[in-house]
Amino acid sequence: MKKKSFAEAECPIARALDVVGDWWSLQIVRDALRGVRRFTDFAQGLGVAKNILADRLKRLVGAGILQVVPASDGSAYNEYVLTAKGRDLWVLLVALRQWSDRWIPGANEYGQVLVDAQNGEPVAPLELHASDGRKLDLTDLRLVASASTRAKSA
Amino acid sequence: MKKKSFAEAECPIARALDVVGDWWSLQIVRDALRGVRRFTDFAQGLGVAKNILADRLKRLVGAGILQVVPASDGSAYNEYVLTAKGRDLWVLLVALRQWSDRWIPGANEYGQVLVDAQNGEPVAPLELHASDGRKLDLTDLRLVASASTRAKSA
DNA sequence: CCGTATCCATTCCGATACTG
DNA sequence: CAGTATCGGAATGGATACGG
Repeated sequence: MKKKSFAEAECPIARALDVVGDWWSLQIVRDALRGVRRFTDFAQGLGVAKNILADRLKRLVGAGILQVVPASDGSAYNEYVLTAKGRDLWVLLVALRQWSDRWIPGANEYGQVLVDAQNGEPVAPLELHASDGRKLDLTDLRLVASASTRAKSA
Repeated sequence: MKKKSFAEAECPIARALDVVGDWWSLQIVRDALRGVRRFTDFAQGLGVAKNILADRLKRLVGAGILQVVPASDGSAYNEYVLTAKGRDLWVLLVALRQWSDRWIPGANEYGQVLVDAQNGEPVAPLELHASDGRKLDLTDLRLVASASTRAKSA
């Protein structure tokens, strides 16, 4: 049977996973955020087979996360740069990195740390705040139908 | 050839993806955060085949994200509850949801919204702050070798 | 109700070869 | 360098059947 697609799923998390919920896509975005633009540079940095990389690049372009632009150095090939939608995934990658650093022992052998470019100090953990600025925890959250939905059903 | 594992990868993002970088794992965690504990409830909520659900549950238990506990109702079966490591993935799921709501049109047809339980107001976007409290953007970030690594190489 | 086991189709992935 | 094409093995996923 064919693999189920979450593109029609009702849950926004499932929809997002349909686009970036595989082993390679987020790593490609991670490298793109570091400035990688060329096919071969992605391939070498990731250690991924070229056919798979080609497939994922097409998929990410189709999802509006990457954009194909003419080569900056005048060569005849493509470069892949993040769109605003793609760049906005940086929050997700920071969340992944912070979770990994906290919970996967030895995951950060090379000791890479995200720092504030202004003063070189490590960044704080991601925080979720309420509309009034209070810091929220998991236990403070609830998932409800939005105003528009409630209005529609009323 | 066998599928490559990122368990030995040097990048913490790759390490994390090795655990939760597939189509189902984060959805299982999402449902677990909502209180789902039983095999059949996961299966129905996700629409996933039972064999792969069993596989993913084992994998998540092995990764220390879920924990098997005796059934709370006295029946002879297992329940799957999140560990602290698993609960801590809530930040990642919030990041996914917010990105999806922002960038995937129509992803939230049912209009579910994360709200502050205290006042019912929608939560603010996740924020990353510097050690001095300044709010940071993607352009403010740099990735450097940590202090311990620098000390070691000195 | 809770899984495990099996069958089968599809997909994924890596290696390699090939084109321009 | 930048891909495309193809092949084979492994993993994924769905359906169903089976046992506790």
